[in-house]
Order: sequence, then C-alpha cells, then structure tokens
Amino acid sequence: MKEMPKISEAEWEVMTVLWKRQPMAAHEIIKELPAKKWHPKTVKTLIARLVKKGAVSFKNEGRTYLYRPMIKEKDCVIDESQSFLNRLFGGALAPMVAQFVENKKLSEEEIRELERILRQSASSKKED
Amino acid sequence: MKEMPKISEAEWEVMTVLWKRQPMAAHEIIKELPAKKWHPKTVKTLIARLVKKGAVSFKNEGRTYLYRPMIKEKDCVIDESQSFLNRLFGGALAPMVAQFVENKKLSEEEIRELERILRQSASSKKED
DNA sequence: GCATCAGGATTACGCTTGTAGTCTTTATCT
DNA sequence: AGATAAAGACTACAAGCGTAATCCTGATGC
Repeated sequence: MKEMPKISEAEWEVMTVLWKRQPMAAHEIIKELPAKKWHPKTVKTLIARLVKKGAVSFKNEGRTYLYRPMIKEKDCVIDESQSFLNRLFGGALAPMVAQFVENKKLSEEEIRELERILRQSASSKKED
Repeated sequence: MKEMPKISEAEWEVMTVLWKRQPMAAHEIIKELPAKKWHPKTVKTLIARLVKKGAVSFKNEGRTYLYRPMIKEKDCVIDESQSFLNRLFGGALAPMVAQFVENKKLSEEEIRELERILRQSASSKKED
C-alpha cells in the first residue's frame, strides 16, 4: 500500500473532475467545477498544491500544462472510507450501515438494491 | 437542526470518551485516552478548544472542573456521515455500501447481520 | 509557613487549508 | 510595436490544528 498524499476537501473536488476526464488543462478544470464555487486563482492554487503533494502530474503541452491524476480514485476512496469507518464506528461496518439506513429512511427500492449488493458479495465469496 | 461546531480529528477522540461517561475531570479524560497518544497538556488544549467551540461545558467542582458534552454523539455522527457520503459518493448510499462490502471481504456472518439490519428497516417502514 | 504541585489560563509555533492577489513571461490583437 | 491578456510561479494571510510549554493560583506536604 503506497503512501497516499492527504487530499483536503477542496482539493478533493479538483481530483474528482480530473478522475472523470484526464488529462485536462487548468482552465478546463476550472470550467468543470461548480460555477462560482471558487475564484479561478483559487483553483490554480489547489492544483498547484496537488502537484506539490504528488497527487497530480503535469506535462508541458505548448505554453500550457496538461494535468492528470497520479493516484487512483479507488485507492483514495478506500483510504478515506477506512479512516471514516475507524474514526466514527471503531471500524465496525454493521453499526455504520445501521446508522445510515436508520438516518435516511430508505425506500423499498433502495433496500432491495442494497440486499442485492450484499447477496452478490455473498455469492462471489463462495467462488474463492 | 442546530449548528454543529466542527470537531477536529483529535478533538473527536476526546468527545468519544466524554460521550461514554460524563461528566469527567480533565485527568480522567486523559487517563481514558489511549496511553501516550498525547501529552496531558495536549489533551488540556483539546478540551479547552472544545469548550470554546461550545461542544463541551464545564462546571466548577471545587478547585477542578467537570466537563460534559454539549452536543449529542448521534447528531455528530449523522453530521459527519452525511458529509462523508456526499463528499465521496455524491450522497448515494448504494455505491458506498458496495464499496465497503467489496473492500472488506465480509464473512457470511457479517453479511447476514447486514441483511438483518436492512430487513428490519424495511419492516419498520411498513409500520409508518 | 514555605516549597511544591496540580489544574486551569495563556502563549507558542509551524503546518495545512481556504481564498486569493501580484509578478513574470509569452502570445495575441490592433 | 505596444497594449493586453492568459497561464503558470510566487506571495499573502488569517483561521484551524497538532502539539506542547509557561504562567498563575490555590491546595498540600513537611
């Protein structure tokens, strides 16, 4: 497991657009972001910090740069999810799920969807 | 929904011990925390900040203080959970659960437990 | 009674984060 | 060619955070 750079909340949004399409120029990233959320300069700063952290790389394409993520979304999500689970639920999945389903009242639809996910996991397990 | 003060990661651990038992004196809190994780002075600082944020109150008990949480664990958990879900999964529960069950390979046992939780939610729904 | 100590109050300090602004260089418009 | 604009580099700056140390005051040990 390689050392994940720590991505802040605002930086995360930048990563999100880069994970969806890549590589991208700075102005494209800016355009993708929820309008008026940040000043373009702010986004530049976020990008620069991500580069410094090693989360994003760039290639000189003419006078401008093309950026691309250096870390995989999945890895980051796993990382964050784990720390969330540990911090709030001592690492126990069941109470976490319980909390969520209790909190957001789920529709029949959603419940069935979740059950499907679980059963799928159960069956894939057998094949190991 | 009242405005939750933002609890940092280290502060969260202090809250955790206060939520388990309350009220507590500073030295008790320090003792409850994973030994050697922080210097006692550090814990004091954390407590002081929680007080300033309004997350913890104290009552003068002789020469020392007894602290107690002013915000409910449940509320904080809901708050954090929501922001986690939004940040990483755009608020969609199913992908989040999918990610977790995929990531931590669950035992049959655990899967059944989760199914139980879901079915319970489904049935409680009928009674509304 | 004086020295010591425990506990809260205050202060410290460097790093991160959110949020930009300024500087420099180069391309482009007129 | 000079003005302007766009992109990246560098600078700014306050608040929050992790991590304590120092200060002050009242209680306690001898």
